[in-house]
Amino acid sequence: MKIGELAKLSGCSIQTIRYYETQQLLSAVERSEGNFRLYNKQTIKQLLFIKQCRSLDLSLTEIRQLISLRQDADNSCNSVNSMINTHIEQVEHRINQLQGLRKELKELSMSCSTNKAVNECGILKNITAHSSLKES
Amino acid sequence: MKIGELAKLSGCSIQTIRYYETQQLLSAVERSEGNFRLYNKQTIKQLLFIKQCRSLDLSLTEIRQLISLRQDADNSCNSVNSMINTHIEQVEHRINQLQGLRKELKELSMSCSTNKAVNECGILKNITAHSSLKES
DNA sequence: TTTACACTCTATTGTTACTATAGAGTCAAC
DNA sequence: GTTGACTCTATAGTAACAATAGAGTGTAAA
Repeated sequence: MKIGELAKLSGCSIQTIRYYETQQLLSAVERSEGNFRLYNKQTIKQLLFIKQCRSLDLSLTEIRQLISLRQDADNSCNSVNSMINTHIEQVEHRINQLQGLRKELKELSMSCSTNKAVNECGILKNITAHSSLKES
Repeated sequence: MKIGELAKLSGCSIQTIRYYETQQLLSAVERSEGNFRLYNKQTIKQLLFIKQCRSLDLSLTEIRQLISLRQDADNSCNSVNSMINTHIEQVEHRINQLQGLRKELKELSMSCSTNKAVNECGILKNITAHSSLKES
């Protein structure tokens, strides 16, 4: 199986597959006489694992760690657990940030619903007003 | 006022200020004989405006548009409005994504609370199980 | 046989919003 | 004259790819 077919079967682009190889998420594979990469079905599974991890927003570094952990069956899965839990915290932190952001943006939006000239624009006025020096 | 003082007063790093200049968010300023940038108080306000926009997660491109809109008082603020509303939609979309993500991650985390060997790890098993080909 | 076409290769550039250097120059005080 | 704090430009690095250039491979039809 050449890289094009692997791309179709896995749903990853050709460039992405080659990129994962440079990043050591996929091991370097056999080459044909003409220097084309030759894959077997096992690689599809590896790629789908990576894709699933990416859909969970895990970084390539984290995925590399997971792959390495998984390879040595003697490892305990505590490290897997703590990685996921740390990740959950990060996601929750970001959700909180964005919710605060949405609130501010909605307030801004409310401050200017009619078609004014920009020098009367409530949004711009509000941004400017909030961007003042904190005097301490 | 040289760039170091501006950095302190605005809370932006020196590199960031120079970067904003290259990105046309700040106009090029006077230089001293020795080629040092010389700023006035007005620049502090401009920087704080940019900072406030960044804290609302507006991109530098969007901020550049806002600045340009603001400069011509004849503009109506409809475009300001629609930019902010588009931005709100993006933020809400991202919040929804992350909430789905959190749910999946929590389910994963639940699947492996005890200290198992990795080849028994519920998390890894689950990731692998979900990364199967969709047969259609 | 040649030629067209689809595919693959490596290497490089671009994306965003900066941060962090390297190596050089400026300027005031001692 | 030299130390030290400051500034200058230019370049590289960050994350995870996408897009391209320019070259080579492999096969099938004209």
